[in-house]
Amino acid sequence: MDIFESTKPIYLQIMDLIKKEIAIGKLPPGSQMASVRELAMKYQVNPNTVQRALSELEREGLVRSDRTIGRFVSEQSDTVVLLKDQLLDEVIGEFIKKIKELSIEPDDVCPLIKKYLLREEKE
Amino acid sequence: MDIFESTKPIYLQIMDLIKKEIAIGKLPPGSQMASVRELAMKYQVNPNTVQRALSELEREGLVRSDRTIGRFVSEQSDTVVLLKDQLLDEVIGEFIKKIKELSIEPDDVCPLIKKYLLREEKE
DNA sequence: ATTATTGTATTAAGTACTTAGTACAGTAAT
DNA sequence: ATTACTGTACTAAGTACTTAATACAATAAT
Repeated sequence: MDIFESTKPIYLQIMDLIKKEIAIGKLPPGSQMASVRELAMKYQVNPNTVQRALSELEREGLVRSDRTIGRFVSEQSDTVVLLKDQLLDEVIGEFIKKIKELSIEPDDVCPLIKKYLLREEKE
Repeated sequence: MDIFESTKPIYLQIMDLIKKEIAIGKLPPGSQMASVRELAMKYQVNPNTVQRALSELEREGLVRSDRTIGRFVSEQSDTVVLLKDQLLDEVIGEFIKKIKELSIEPDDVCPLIKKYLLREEKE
């Protein structure tokens, strides 16, 4: 399914993917997730790697597991509700940080983005 | 000096740091760089790790080395001239990609950035 | 000549991540 | 009862990255 970047541990990349699906509502609160083995097939990785990603997400309170039934997105955790805002904040924060490192004023960045999007449209 | 993220190989992070310094003119074309051992001290890593980063940068044509004199930023390579634009393009491209993954319209992103910057000012 | 510094090369060890393979207890469906 | 599915646990092996510890030839300064 997905091809992962080699510079970042796969289990972290799987965590990111699942977080996004929860954040945008593709995996609604309380819904059942695919099993460890199904996800391993989907992502073309070892089940242990998926298990590692899901354990971490569980530790963060985003998912829970009924040992023999399956695994579910957390029902009403504040973490889930605020997840999209958190992720968006992280993305913008890292972006601004990188922009500053290129000695570009953050206030100048919107025109640059617009230029990028225009160029992207033409292709 | 710097603390590196544990999720990405240090030699790649060092490459990024040096690229930025070249891009913003802190390391001008033709200028001599700090030695492998000095950089290892500065970054608090093993000289081998610095050597690895510099070898890669050399492979990309950004730096060159006179074996017993030292290492220098490439003089007039087109790569150096275009570096800042390339890095900026990468940063914006990755940002837009992540924004889309959060199911946010790229056209809606500038107001979000402005909101972020206003919030940042107050702290 | 001696000394210090340069980039580079090598070997050995340790750590983190990933995979492969196997196993077990509990649940659901038949 | 049997079968198939859950999450979980464990060991062994391979790979990539990092560190440590040397070593060498060539240059510059003394």
